[in-house]
Amino acid sequence: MTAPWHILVVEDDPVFAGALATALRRRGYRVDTAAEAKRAIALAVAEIPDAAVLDLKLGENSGLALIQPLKALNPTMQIVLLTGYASIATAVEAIKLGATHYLPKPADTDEILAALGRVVGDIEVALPEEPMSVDRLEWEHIQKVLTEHDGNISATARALKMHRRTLQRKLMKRPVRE
Amino acid sequence: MTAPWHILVVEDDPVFAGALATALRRRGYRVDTAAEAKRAIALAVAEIPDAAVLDLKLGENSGLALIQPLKALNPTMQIVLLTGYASIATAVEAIKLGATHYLPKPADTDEILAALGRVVGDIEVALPEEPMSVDRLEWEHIQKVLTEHDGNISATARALKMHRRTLQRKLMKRPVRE
DNA sequence: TATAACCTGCGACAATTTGCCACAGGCTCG
DNA sequence: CGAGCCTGTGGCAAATTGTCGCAGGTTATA
Repeated sequence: MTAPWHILVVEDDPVFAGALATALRRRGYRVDTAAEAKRAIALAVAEIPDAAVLDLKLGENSGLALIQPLKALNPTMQIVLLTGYASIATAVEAIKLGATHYLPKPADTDEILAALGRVVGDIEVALPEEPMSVDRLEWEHIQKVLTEHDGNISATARALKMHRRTLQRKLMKRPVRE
Repeated sequence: MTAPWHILVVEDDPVFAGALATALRRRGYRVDTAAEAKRAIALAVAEIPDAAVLDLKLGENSGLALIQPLKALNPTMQIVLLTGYASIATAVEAIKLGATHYLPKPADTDEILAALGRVVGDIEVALPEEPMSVDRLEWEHIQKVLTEHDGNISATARALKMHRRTLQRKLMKRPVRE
């Protein structure tokens, strides 16, 4: 790792994109963000990145479609797919298309970096990161789905295939400190 | 396919193995079955197969360990992993090791055959429009951490701040289907 | 404006799932 | 061999869930 890595983040949720970009910059990476495919390609052509973090669900289209164009620009580019709508089918497809790794959200910044760095086997990234506890993971996921449903508890419980009563009880409890 | 393909089925459930073998033979393939890794390799060396169907969970060891030896015998061998304990983490691993495809059980014979013949990008993968249920998310997370710890249950339980006994019980259960 | 269709909070109780302790056996390292 | 770790299991008490039911609030609409 001579110069600081240049990482391209393609993600259509501006809040998450911003948070991720900030977290990455704080760690010394140069980061560009794009909210959709066309702009992502334009940025990548302008300055070819060393790595990319792609959201699977970019509005209409799929982040999968970006893998090959990006790989064509730089065959050693490390690409991680990140998504709140993970599935085995898309994971298989992503890896076959050349992605380095595939992570279901929520994933924290260090996990993402570890995924990018793992195959390169570089010295930079500290692998031994503590994973989120299941409680914390559950809490984050519930919060995300809850906001997607505008705070509607019944709808959220249905989407999560969880009993409304149980969801209510979980929400009443502490936001899980660690 | 000109000559009838020779398919190796490695599966430790004799009932399922028998059913799959019969179904494949009925379709004109030549099939060998093995219940465990050692025998699978012996059969493969005796007559190098064109394709293999591996169970991910072969008693003690993992079907993942068979991928590379088989590929070494015949680099064009098509390998499909099949498992009742599917997770994104192991799917990613399998594909990286060279598997052609990865299917959660139950998968019917035609699906398996389709997977063996499949080429990258030849079918559209549907993007899931529902987020994962909390149970499913938990399963995926556990599997991810477990593979990061090379299958060490005690270490995984510690990392997850979860009781080892509890983790064991969760692992024995089936992953959540949706 | 009455009505149906949802949502929410909450009590109660049974069914499950955890947290914990303990023990036995397997494996590896020095 | 002994120390240290890992794993599978049994048994219980404690905690969490799954279910029902009910009262009261909102919202869309005929």
